[in-house]
This record gives sequence, structure tokens and C-alpha cells, in this order.
Amino acid sequence: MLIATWNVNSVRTRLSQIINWINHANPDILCLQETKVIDDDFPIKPFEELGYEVIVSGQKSYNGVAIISKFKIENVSKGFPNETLGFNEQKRLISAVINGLKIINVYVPNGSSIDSDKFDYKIKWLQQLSSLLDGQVKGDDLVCLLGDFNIAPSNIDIHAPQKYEGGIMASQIERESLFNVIKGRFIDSFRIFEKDSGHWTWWDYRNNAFDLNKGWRIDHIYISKNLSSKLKSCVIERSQRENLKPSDHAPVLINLEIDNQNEDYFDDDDDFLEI
DNA sequence: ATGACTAGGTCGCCTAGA
Repeated sequence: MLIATWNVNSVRTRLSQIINWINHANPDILCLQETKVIDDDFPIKPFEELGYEVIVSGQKSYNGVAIISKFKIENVSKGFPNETLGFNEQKRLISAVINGLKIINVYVPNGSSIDSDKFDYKIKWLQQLSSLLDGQVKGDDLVCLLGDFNIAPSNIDIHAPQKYEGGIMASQIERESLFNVIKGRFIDSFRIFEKDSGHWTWWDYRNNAFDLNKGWRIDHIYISKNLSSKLKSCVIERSQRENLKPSDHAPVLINLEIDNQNEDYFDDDDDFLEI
């Protein structure tokens, strides 16, 4: 099963690029962030015509997340469970169960700068996410937590770590907050296959950053530890950043060797007959 | 670097992104 995440920076502006990439990469599940559109205006039809189901949680101008799936989407949840804490006005979280796998698609706040109110919001948002996982994810659950985290987990995830040390997306408090979300429950899919620096998922639109390959790795696909033996690959689809009028982020894609539940049942029958 | 790009909203500048 191919699972992808992509901050598209407006689903309507990027629609043809997204459709082209789906036709090229053929993901089973595609999680989008920064859709920048209210639910009624989300272009669902082009995805349905390709055989996908779509769930969305969006707002005007900013934020917005969506899950696009070839398989049946169940147990849909939008935002955090406690509506009274004020973390659901910005549409940054959508989750569902697909083929028995819990998919949690996040668009973590950027935080602006570390001395801003937005930074406080980012840290508190991550605490909410950690609490959500504490409350809802049990030891044997199969979980994929993916999206735009707006945090480089370590210095090797930044093209010039010394320049950005302690700053937004690189600060210790953000990394600790992310660690507290992950804390032994998940593995970073990309780092299973690539230990070196020089691999980015985001390049600033400014200063010719992509041509100079001055990027950051801030989009991540975390899988629960019980899925580690199923993980076959994790790649950054860097070529999408070369598109005309691209998103500033590239998609990230994993291959998890788990099948449609119905197919599993057939496989089990075959095994039984052979015995 | 009070900078640079890009998108969306209300409209010729603002917020926001990261």
C-alpha cells in the first residue's frame, strides 16, 4: 500500500499537478495539507473520477487538510476531541481508519518566530496532538501519522543548520515537542532508509532556494513500531518541486506491505487449503 | 535584511506561510 503526504499550498491552484502526480505515482492514500479552501469548494470530483474517496476539513484562505483514498474510509474524525480548548478553529487535523490502518493527517502550525504568540500556539498544538495519541492510540493499533510538521527533527534535516540554529522549525523546544508526540511509539520512515543529510521536502520560494538546493526536511511519515517490518521504502518526490508554479513542498511517499483486508481473508483461505 | 516569492481575500495591499 502506497501512502503519501503533500503540502500542496492550495489544492485548487495545484489541482492539475496533483492529478498528474497521482497518475504517475498511483498512491493508495494521499494526505494533503494547506488546501486553502472551504469544504463546499474542494474539487472532489477529479479525484472521484480516478476512483478515490475524499474527506476534507478546510477553511477559507488558510490551512485545510484532506485524505484521498482508493479504499473505504471509516471512522472519520476532524480536529481534536475537546472542542472547547480552541484548537479546532484552524483546520489542521483529520484522521480516519483505512484498511484497518489509522491515518492521522496533520498540518502542524508554522509558528512564525520563536518569540511570537504563534509559536506558543504551535507548542500547545503539539501538546494537544500528544494527548490525542496518549488517549486514542493503543499498543497494538496500526497507525500512520503523517503530514507537514514544520519541524526539522535534527540538524541533518537542514541545509545550513548553523545558520538556523535555535530558530523557527529548528529550536530545541519544537524538537522536544515533536519527540513527545513520537516518544517511542513511532519510527520516522525516511530515516530507516537514509541516514545522511541533503534530503529535503521543502524549499523556500525566495532566493532561488530550490535551484541552490537549500531546503529543509519538515514533512514526515511516522509509522507505529508494529508496522516497521512492513515498511519497504520511503522516498521524497523531489521532481514535483520542478513543476511550473509548484508547491514549495514535495510529496513524501512510503510503501507499506499491507493489503486490502478483504484480500487478506482470501490469502488466509489459500494458506488454509494448502495446509 | 523593514528584503526576497507565492496564494488568497479584498481588491492594489494585506496576512500568512516557513
